[in-house]
Amino acid sequence: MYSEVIFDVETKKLFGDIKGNDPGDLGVSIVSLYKRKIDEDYKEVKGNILSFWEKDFPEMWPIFQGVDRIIGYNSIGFDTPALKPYANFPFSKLPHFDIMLKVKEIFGRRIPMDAIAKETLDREKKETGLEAVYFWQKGDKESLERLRKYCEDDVIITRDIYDYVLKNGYLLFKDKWNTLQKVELDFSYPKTDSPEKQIGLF
DNA sequence: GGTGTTCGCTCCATCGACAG
DNA sequence: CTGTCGATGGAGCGAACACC
Repeated sequence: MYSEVIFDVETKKLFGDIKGNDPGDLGVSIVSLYKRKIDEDYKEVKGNILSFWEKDFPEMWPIFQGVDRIIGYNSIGFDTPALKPYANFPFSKLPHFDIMLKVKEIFGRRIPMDAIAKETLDREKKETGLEAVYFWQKGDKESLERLRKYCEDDVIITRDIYDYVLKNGYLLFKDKWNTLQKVELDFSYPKTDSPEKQIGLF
């Protein structure tokens, strides 16, 4: 049995609004996460989605602690440093699992999540991350509701991409020349109880 | 052997792309 | 709009060949 959290962060500002490069200076408006348990065959036993506004972050941290994997898209490069100023413990030291980095390791380039969602899940994003910031800045009830929905949708898409790799062992996307690419990936957990641990293939 | 032209390789700089 | 990196293209230098 493994416990996992799939998460996504939306920020209050854009890089153009701040000086420097630290995502921690953008501020976080909302965090959505999908907490679940899966069995040894990676079948989901149970799972539920939760969203946390800034004031609720103190209740959120315990959910991240003690899980086997914290899954995100570009989460090591963006979401985790964005949340860092809010955490009073070493959040970045938890077992983060960044799907974008795994794709980059094999394919050699950074691929937008939308490109993968489109070809792999046949699913399209209707809003962009920029709109998430505008929703926050607008601040009325309806905009905030759309912000939460957007963030949760992003988490679900991330989860579905992750599950697709677990099940099928590859991802599809179109590169910038519009050529369909297939990248083979292995997201399975290391078999700690296996007598012959795989060291590497030559 | 000396000189001139062309081809190729390497390195550096600029560009683009990801996240919001 | 930014930092980080991979990709891409241009420039410069060196080697090789050919012709006088």
